[in-house]
Amino acid sequence: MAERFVNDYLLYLLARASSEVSAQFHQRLKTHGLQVAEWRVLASLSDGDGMTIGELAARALQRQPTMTKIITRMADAGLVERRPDASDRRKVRIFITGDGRRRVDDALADAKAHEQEVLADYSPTEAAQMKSMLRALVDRNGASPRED
Amino acid sequence: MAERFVNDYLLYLLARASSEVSAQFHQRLKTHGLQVAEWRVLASLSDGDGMTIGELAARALQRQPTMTKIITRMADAGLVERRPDASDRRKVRIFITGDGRRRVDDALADAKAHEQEVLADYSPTEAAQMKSMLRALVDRNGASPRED
DNA sequence: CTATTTTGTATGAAAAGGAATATATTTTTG
DNA sequence: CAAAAATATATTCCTTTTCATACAAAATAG
Repeated sequence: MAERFVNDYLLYLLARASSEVSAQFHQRLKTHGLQVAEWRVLASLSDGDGMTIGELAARALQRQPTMTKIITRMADAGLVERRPDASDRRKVRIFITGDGRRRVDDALADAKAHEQEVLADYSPTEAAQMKSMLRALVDRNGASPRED
Repeated sequence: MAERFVNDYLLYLLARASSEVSAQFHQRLKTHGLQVAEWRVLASLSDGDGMTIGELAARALQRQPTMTKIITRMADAGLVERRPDASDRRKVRIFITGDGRRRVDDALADAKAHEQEVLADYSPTEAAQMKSMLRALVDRNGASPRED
């Protein structure tokens, strides 16, 4: 097989690295009884409860209508709670329920452990370099409101 | 907003970097009249015509049934062609049509230009480092047959 | 060889995602 | 302030993906 273009193409390498590494963790998520979308929302909320739908969508790399639907499912499952914003009645703020919190805590610990495993192959310096490179890519390439 | 866990979490940084940078290019793809899935298949095939469905699925980071359907659509659109493998009649090999080739060539040029733009912020050394880091991640984290 | 297992692709029903747009509320403008 | 524009979320309709599984062909084991 040729592999001339694709295997040296930055966008492919990024997509593939993300995909491979994430796939490993998503296997583990099943153990915690969480779907990928649920995990992403709960992990985001664990950084700051009470985000709006729009903030969550941006954080979880989803479009707003998609997030509305994810939240509806998660609210039905009792993982999160919708609460109207007091000062702006257009906004809906999302909070983790006790049940959601219990479900995500183990997953968070597992996520940290998994990250350690992935980074175990690298020196702390290399790991820090890798992360700052990725952050630079993100910063330089726009806080695009999910054009894709 | 807290952003304590997520913004330092490797898997998130990878997903976000990939998502942001890809989103830029996917905007350009529209100009070429190609959907993202079509682009990925055609770009893969441009590296080696005649891959099987399974190889294409792995290459394009998709599941096999998804790829079967993508190929069906693309064959209907006249972009690719299914041909049975001579020596193994389970296999189906996929080839670009003249039409598909014409459609992907400009997109390939554009992809290379876009990559240059993204990498313009980096020295050649840094760019090479970034790519080899990503390749290392891919290599060490499994040729998992799309568990996810 | 034949039976069993494995591999490669396809299919069908259900779930999820996407684009466009509706609705409600707030902000801005003149 | 009233009208217009902007913002936040929800909804509708349609396409795509996923999961499970079927089906066919090849490889392997007795």
